[in-house]
Amino acid sequence: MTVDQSEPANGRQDQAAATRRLLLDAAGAVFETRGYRATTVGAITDRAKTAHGTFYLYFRNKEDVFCRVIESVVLDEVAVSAFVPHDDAPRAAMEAGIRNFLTVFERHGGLWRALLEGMMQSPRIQQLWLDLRRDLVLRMSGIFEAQQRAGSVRSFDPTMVAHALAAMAEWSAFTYLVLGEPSPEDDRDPEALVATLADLWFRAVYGTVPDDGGGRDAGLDGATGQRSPSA
Amino acid sequence: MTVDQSEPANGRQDQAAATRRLLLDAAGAVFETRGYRATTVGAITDRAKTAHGTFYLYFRNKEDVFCRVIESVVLDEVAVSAFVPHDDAPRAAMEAGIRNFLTVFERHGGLWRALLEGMMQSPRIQQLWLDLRRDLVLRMSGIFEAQQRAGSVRSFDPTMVAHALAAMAEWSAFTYLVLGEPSPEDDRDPEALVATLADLWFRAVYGTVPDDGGGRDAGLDGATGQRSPSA
Amino acid sequence: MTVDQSEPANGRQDQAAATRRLLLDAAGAVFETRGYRATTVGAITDRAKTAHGTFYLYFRNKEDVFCRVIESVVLDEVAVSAFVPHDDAPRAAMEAGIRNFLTVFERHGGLWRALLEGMMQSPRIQQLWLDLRRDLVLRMSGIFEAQQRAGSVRSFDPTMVAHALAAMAEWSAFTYLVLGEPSPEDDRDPEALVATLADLWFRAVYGTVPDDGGGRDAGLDGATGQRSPSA
Amino acid sequence: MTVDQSEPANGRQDQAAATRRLLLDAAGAVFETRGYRATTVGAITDRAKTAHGTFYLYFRNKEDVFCRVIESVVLDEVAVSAFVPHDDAPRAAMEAGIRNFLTVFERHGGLWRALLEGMMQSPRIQQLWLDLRRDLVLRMSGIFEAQQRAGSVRSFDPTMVAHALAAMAEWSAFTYLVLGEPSPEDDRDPEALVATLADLWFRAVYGTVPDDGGGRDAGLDGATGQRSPSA
DNA sequence: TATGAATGAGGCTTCATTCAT
DNA sequence: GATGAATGAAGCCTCATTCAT
Repeated sequence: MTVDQSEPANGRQDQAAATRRLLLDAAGAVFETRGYRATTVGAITDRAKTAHGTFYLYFRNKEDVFCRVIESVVLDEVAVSAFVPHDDAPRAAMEAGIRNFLTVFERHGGLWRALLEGMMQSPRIQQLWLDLRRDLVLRMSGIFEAQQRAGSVRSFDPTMVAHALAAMAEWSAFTYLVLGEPSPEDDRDPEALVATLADLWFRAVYGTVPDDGGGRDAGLDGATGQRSPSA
Repeated sequence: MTVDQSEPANGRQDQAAATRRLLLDAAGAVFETRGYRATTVGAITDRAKTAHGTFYLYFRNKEDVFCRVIESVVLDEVAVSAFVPHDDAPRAAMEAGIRNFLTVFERHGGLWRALLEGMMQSPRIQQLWLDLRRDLVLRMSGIFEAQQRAGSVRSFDPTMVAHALAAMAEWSAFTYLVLGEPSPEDDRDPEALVATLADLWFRAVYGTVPDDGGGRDAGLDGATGQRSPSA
Repeated sequence: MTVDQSEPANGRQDQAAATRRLLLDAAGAVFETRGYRATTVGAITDRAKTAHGTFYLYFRNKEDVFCRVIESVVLDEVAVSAFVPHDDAPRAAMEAGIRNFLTVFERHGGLWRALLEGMMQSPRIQQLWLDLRRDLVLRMSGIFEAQQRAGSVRSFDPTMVAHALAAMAEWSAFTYLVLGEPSPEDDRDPEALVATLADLWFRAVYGTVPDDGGGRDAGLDGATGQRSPSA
Repeated sequence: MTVDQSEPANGRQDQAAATRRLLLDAAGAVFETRGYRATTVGAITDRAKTAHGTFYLYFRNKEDVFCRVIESVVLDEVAVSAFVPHDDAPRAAMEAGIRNFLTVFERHGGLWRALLEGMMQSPRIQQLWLDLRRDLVLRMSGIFEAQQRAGSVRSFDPTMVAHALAAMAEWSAFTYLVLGEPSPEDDRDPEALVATLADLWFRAVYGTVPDDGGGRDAGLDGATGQRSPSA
């Protein structure tokens, strides 16, 4: 954020960058507690202790700051969490990745909530979110494809499965950590969620299924992709 | 006073019910296309071709109609889809259930979108949604528990797994069918999603996993949550 | 109220009179608790358990019922309190009159409050109040004039004094009994007000004043009004 | 940030104060002619020739401006009238005080009317009025007490008498000057009211009463306090 | 750069009143 | 007589955005 202003930063520019940062942080805090729609430009400038008009020097409007806030958070967090090394213990790697993901989620609960809200109101925010999400899904499906080529996992549609598993992580994290479902507040344990998700992910990718009553097991793998009409 | 009421009443009551329905339908349509926040009472009454004030004869405010719209949709749909018989082919039952769920989702895409948005803005709507969702999760975890008692499935925390699997279905349906991820619009096939979800659900419940690099398979069940002491 | 319908009252008319009475009583109760402006026709019909439209069968609008309510109360109360016999003990008579007045005030505190409010909003209500008040003042000034002719009281402008004494009674009763000034709620005693008012009235009419520093005592009577120059 | 503030400020502050004053004056004028309830924020901004929203920059709502208008009037007037010196001619002092009071009343007739109306609709306005009034009453009763200690006036309950005399002045002024009772418009003379009120006040405080037909004269003084039940 | 006063569109809600049954 | 659904005018308040200093 606010990098690349590589000129021999004179006072003016520093000042500007500082003000911008001030507003960005204030906006983050306000969005976190009030959500998207209930946040007003006035609340942001109040918190930043700048004049109302100053806001429009740095951002086009609320939608704009919001995108910047999200981008900033994502960059910061990704810088920290990166992607876990997945040496030769896939299960442990999965668990670590999920744990990272949930930690970030917990840290910014109100912000994700605001993101969910904002994407329903602004195409640009929706796009931003879709782009972020696609990153995640592509990374996952890339890994699956590589493993399939290496023969280390069963056959399935890597994109759809990545999509579904990502959805499971996102949404169960959101409902569990932000909305507090399904168990009551005090009896909640993020680690239990990590374990459950890791287990399900692992089963999805590496598991085998018994020949079952549906008698469809044979067709299962093929069934996961719409491109195998025989399914 | 207030006697003799018995004959003239009925035309009136019908009329009132019809007006209410008119507004409800109009509201449904407007929410569907505009989302929650962008919907105004004026837009609803315009569409219903009633006076603005008429709205307040039947609903307290926007939040109120919205809840009624959702309830009405859920009732209608549940009446239709009920719950699928799960005779002796669990896999087929799962698939049918998921297909039903997705069909409803597709039919009311904009409404779910509005629901997502509304729950971020109104505690009452959030509660409504949580209640609806809890129903689903409880039904699932109830089935799991029954099967575990019958010994037909492996040991796991039924609540957490139900929570996670429901999240997977909801959110991948939402992103896929409403937001159009991950594949481009025209190359999208709900059946592929049904198949993938059914597969992953089935694996989650009935699947076995190979002894893997993580070496944690033995501890898996216990790891899924402190709330399944038997595990 | 609702008298003089001397026809052999058939069911219809009784019915109508009863409904009217119902609405009138309901209106009285609602005005009493909510004041003038905050009272709505809907609240009145709710309380009377009649249809909203029925109201307009008997009254033109809110202003109209309000006037009827006030008239009805005044008639009832006057019927009860009449005017006290003022035989040969003027001081006792005054006290009794004042006590009656305050009693009525206390009984209908909210209604007087509403009357005050209503007269600021509706010329017709203002007129009603002025008419009621003029009655009182005229009665008082009539008595004063008679006494002056009989030589039993000092000389003063009977109209102005009656006006001022009436104002004192009205307004100190209102502030004391309805608004609760000047003493705190629990330490309030209507009898103390009665005594004070009676004392001041008596002094106003019968009292003599010492020759004072202002040296204006001799001119006092003349000073009280240009209309009684000889007085 | 927010440094350097010191020079550009002043023109702005002046401007703001001017706008506020503009609105305050406009509000005063509108309340004066329309009363409390019939005044709308729109009417005020129309008169002030500002945008509707500008109003809310300076006042919270109608109730708020109204209180400011009243406070402003009271401050202005009090600055002018102060309290009359009451050297050694108590009667003249009383008259001067009353004359001042009535003059203010006349100048702002519509505003007092609005105040009366507003206090029935808003607890805050009622409180404002009670506070203003209590000031007056306390000042009066303070004077009475001092005089009683000095032995220059008879014995009576200073609070109750001050309360009653204030009520007489307020309410007869209101009915006479604002509502135009009891005499017709053209035949009205504030000086007559001043003289009558001064006379009655003087008699109330300094007057003696003859032993009268009620035979209660002996108990009179004690009678003015509610704590002497024998009265 | 920064300020903050001013703007005005836009949404919400209430209620008196009418009128067909 | 009684009903109660429908109407729509009227007021309130918020806030994003502009602009002169």
